[in-house]
Amino acid sequence: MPEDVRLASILEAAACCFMKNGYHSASMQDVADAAGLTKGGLYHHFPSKEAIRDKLIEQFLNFDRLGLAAVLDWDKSPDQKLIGAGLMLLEKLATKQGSAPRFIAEAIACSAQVDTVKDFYQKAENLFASLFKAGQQVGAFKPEADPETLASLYMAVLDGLQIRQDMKVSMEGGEGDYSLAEHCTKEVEAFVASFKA
Amino acid sequence: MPEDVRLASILEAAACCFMKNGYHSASMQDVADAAGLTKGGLYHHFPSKEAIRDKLIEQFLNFDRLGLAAVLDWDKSPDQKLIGAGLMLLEKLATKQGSAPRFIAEAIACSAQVDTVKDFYQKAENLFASLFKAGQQVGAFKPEADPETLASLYMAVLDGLQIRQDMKVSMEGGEGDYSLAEHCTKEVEAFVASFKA
DNA sequence: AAATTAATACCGACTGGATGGTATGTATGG
DNA sequence: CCATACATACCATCCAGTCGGTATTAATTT
Repeated sequence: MPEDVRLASILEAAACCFMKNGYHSASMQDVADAAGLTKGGLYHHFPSKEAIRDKLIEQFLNFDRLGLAAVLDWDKSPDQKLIGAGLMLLEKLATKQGSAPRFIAEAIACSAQVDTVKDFYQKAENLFASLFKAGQQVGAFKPEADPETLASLYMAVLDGLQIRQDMKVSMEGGEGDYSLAEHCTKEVEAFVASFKA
Repeated sequence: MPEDVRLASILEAAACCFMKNGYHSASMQDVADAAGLTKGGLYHHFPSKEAIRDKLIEQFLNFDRLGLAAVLDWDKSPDQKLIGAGLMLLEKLATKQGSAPRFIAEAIACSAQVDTVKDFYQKAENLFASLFKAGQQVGAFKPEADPETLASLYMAVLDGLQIRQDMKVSMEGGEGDYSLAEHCTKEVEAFVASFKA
């Protein structure tokens, strides 16, 4: 198997393990099993468990990979951009195994990749703030609310929706495949719609 | 030290340890140290680590203790009740050590106290839905939005705000005491205000 | 009231198993 | 032939939980 494919498959396996019950409760053996290697083989590709986690975060919170960089160029109204970007984030940051915010929160509690995380949230909030502002300028949104506050709130909404879906799945026991975005469309649309003028 | 005081101090210490870096990364030794006992002494009061966690969740997600049962009797308008109840939850469910949603999410991923958690969220959502509906009926809120969706959304907002504050504190390194409710007042108020007619 | 027993609360040493990580061997493809 | 990509076996450490013992307090007996 080519190196890059191996790396990708290990990262995917690790993501699956870490997201399931948390970073600390997943062992390197678990990751190795999931990736179809032995533990020794795993250590040929990554020097430590932390290294895998860090790489995973870096890959997860990539503004471009998530498609957020392109949102401003979409041929849509600001409110549609907001909804679309939000749903896109939900689609890509939450899986059947668990949600990114939970994993990120656990990870940065032991000080990994703090700058990556900060950077990502900063960029995302800036994007949302600019969209809210644009919406206000064309008169589609109420002018009285502060765009920065709305952006911060929207990020909280997205994180919250992921976490809550996460918990629901944990409790129900995974009922196969599902799409978080599909599940939360109503909520996201209601949120954005509430600011319309 | 009397039994009940001991129990409370152990639970407080455990909460502190579990919330800091997660349930799985906190050892019984950590908890014992924080509580001022040895590990052996700790096991005199609780049969297992899981038992401590379960008790903690039960205590955390107590609808009455959180003051939510009384919200309906407050002498305020529905939107003020919503804001007040939300801030109250933030005040009591997030500490300098970490946030409840993260702890809960991690805990139920290994199937503890599922019913307690389900029950709590169900009750809270019902409360919020009834407040949104009441607000609509007196004409204070826009009539077109679905109260259940708004309630679900509001819960997501509150969870999201806690998690995000949690992450911020992890990243900044705790800058002493602070109040989550104070920090998030703007966001909560903006959220509720957005539904006003 | 003194002596004895019983129970509680706790300590500290220990165990068995798991875990992150390493060292060494081996096969395979270029 | 040799570097890469694994596997196997192993190590040191940590951790949840156990156990025997002790100090202290309460209850019971004498």
